Amino acid sequence: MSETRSRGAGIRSTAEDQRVRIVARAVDVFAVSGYKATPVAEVAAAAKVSPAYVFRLFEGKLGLFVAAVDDCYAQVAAALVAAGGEEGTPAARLELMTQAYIELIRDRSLIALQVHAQSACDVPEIQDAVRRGLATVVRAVAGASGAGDDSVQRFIAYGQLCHLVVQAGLAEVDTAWARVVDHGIRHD
Amino acid sequence: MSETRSRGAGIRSTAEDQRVRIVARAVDVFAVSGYKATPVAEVAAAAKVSPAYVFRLFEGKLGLFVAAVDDCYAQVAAALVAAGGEEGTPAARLELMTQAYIELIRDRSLIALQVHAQSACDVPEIQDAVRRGLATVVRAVAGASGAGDDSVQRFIAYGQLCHLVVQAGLAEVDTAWARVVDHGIRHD
DNA sequence: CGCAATTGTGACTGTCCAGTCACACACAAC
DNA sequence: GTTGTGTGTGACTGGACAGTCACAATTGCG
Repeated sequence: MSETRSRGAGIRSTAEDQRVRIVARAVDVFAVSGYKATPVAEVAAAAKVSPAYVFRLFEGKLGLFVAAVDDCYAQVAAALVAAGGEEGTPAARLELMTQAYIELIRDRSLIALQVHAQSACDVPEIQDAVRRGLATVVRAVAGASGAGDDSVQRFIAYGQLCHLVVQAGLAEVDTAWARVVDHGIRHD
Repeated sequence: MSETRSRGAGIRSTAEDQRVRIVARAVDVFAVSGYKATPVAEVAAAAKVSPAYVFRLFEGKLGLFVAAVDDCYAQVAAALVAAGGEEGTPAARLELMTQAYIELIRDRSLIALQVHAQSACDVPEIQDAVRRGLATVVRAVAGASGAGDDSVQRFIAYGQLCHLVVQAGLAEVDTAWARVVDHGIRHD
C-alpha cells in the first residue's frame, strides 16, 4: 500500500499529510476571526505544530488562508451534492440541498469562513479563491439539481441569508424583526 | 438658530461637526479593507486630521468603527424608505426598494461596510451594531412597504446576494455561473 | 490683561505578528 | 560510521499600529 519510492519525483511522506491536517484546522480557526485578525500562530497551535513549520508548508499567511478557503468551498459543494440525492424533481432536490445547508450551520465554520473570505476580497488572491469556490458551488448545485437559473440564484441568495443569521447570532435575538429574517432557518 | 449657550451642558462647538465628518470618512475608508485591516491613521488622513485627535473623539478604534456602522445602516434605511414612495401596492414598493438597493452598489461603500461588519461579528460591540442596524432596516422596509414577512425576508436575502456580487466583483466575471448569480443585479 | 476651556498635534511607547534562519532530529543508503 | 534528504523548531528581527501624553494654538470671558 504505502509505496516507498526509491527515487524520482515527490517522496510522499507525512509532509503532505501535515498540509491537509493544517488546512483542516485552519478552516476552523480562521472561521472565528477571519484573515487579518487571526495570527498564523493560532492555526499552528491548533494543529500542534510550530508557526515556523506552517510558513514552510505554505506560501505565507495568504497561501494558508487561500488553501483553507478552497477546502471550505469544496466541502460545501460536496455536502450539497450528497444531499441532493439521486432522483426527484429539481425543486425537491433543491429543497433537500437547502435543508442540508441549514444543517451546515451547526458547524458554523464553513459558513463563517465564507463570510470572512467575502469580506477579505480586497486581496486579489482571496477574491480569486471566492470566485473559484462560488463557481464550484453554483455548478455543483445547478448540475446535481437540474434546477433553472432563477431557482439556483434563489438558493444562493438564501444561502447568503444564512450567513447573516449565523454571524449576527439571530437565534439568540427574540424579537419580531429577527424572526422575520430568521424564519425557516431556525436552528438550535 | 445657532445657540451659543452661556453655560450648562455641551458647548456645541465644531467638535461635534468633526465627529460627523470623521464618521462619514470612516464609512468610506473602513469599507475598503474592514475593521482589523484598516489603521485608524488612514481614516484620520482621509478626514485631514491627526490620528491622535480621532482617538480623542472616539472610544478607541472600536468606537469609531461602531459609529461608522451605525451611520451606514441609517443611510441604507433612509435610502430605502425614500425609494419606497408614498403609495402603491406593497409588492410594487418592495420592487422600488430593491432597485434602490441595487443602485446603492454604485457607491460600494455602504454595501462593503455591511459585509465587513458582519464579518467582524466576533467582537460583541460590532455584533450589537449589526443587530441594531438590521433591526432598523427590517423595520423600515416592513413599515414603509407594508409587505408581509416572507416578502421582507426575500428582500433581505436578495440584499445579501448583492453583497456577494459586489465583493466577488462578479460584474467582471464573464462566465455562465457568474451570470446565474448576477442576474438582475447587473451594474456598470 | 489673565484665566479657563476646547481644539488639535508631534512624538513617543508597548505590543503583536509575519516571516526568516540556523540548527536539531530521524532515518535512509552506502 | 557518514552523508544526504526530509521533517520540525527555537530564537530572532523588522515593521506596523493602537493608544497616550505633554504640549501648542485658538477662542471666549471677566
